[in-house]
Amino acid sequence: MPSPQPSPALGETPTEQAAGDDGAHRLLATDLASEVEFLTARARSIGTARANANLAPLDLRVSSYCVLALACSGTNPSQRELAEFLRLDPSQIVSLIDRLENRGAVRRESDVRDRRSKVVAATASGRTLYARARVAVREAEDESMAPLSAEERLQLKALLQRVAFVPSE
Amino acid sequence: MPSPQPSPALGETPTEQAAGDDGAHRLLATDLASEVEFLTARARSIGTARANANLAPLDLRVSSYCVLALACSGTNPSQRELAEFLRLDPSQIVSLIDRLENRGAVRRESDVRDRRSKVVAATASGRTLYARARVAVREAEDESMAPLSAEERLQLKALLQRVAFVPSE
DNA sequence: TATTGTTATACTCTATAACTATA
DNA sequence: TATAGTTATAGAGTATAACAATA
Repeated sequence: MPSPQPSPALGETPTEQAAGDDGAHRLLATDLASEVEFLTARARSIGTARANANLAPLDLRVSSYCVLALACSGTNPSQRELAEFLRLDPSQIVSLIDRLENRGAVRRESDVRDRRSKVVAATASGRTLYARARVAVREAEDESMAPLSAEERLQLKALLQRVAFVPSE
Repeated sequence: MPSPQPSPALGETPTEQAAGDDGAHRLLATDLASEVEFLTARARSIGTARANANLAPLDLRVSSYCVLALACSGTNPSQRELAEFLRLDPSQIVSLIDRLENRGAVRRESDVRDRRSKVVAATASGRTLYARARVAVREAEDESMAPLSAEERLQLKALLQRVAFVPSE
């Protein structure tokens, strides 16, 4: 990614109560509370925390789920492409795929046209796992997006898509 | 935060080219690319990476910037409130404030009404630092939000605010 | 010479539990 | 008994550089 420094951002520390209705609500009046940077960080923190919780029974997390989803997508992504798309370092992809491969969800196949590159493909059991994981993630999304109407959710998605994928940055 | 598990999510690995226009653009057609979970993760990854890069000359990162911003907000937040609002573990707040205090940007003042609690207040030099940091962050935001019109940015903010701060979750 | 995947390493972030001091 | 802050520690995430194989 764009920054040579490691990534701090906001964490995912759980609380018994909730993300919003705690004593810190006083801080909502702050300038920070209306900065997009902070809002996306907090939204993703809440969202991935919930998704991770839902994925835990499947022994998956958001990162491995993303890899699995792309392996199941039929696009035959290479590890390099996965790294770029998920904004992870190529070295992180290695261990992510190692673990998925060890449990038989995914296979590394060498690309016939470029033998340096390895294509990541899902196995049958990987596709089954993905089907269940997808339900778990969708449920998490439903909870996270609960404050928004169906139309607003689409609106949010559309706006985020334009920010997350800039045409020719 | 809501999840008892640590946080994976997406990273902030830099690339020379960009976040969007790389070879992995093929993956845009996948289901994953339209999941809100993934979109917020990628958007915040891009955003905080850029913000961190802009904050680097001030020896700040998004996390310390957020603490500083709240310390400058006039709301006199306690460390506990900071932790809840920023969704960080209370133990993370300690070292974050330690570093800001060591450079004279912030002070711990014990609350007169509850001597267990410590209020975090900005010093004069802390406010100067914040003023400069805010410019840096705003510039980063401008770049990250470049694909959106002014009206769309407000729209995005409003939607994110409702997701990031649920009334009584 | 440049690129893909890999390994090793170090650094940061994050979570847990235990401690103290107050309440 | 419960809570705010702190410490220590372990674990996950992240970045860097170096290497082998291939282009």
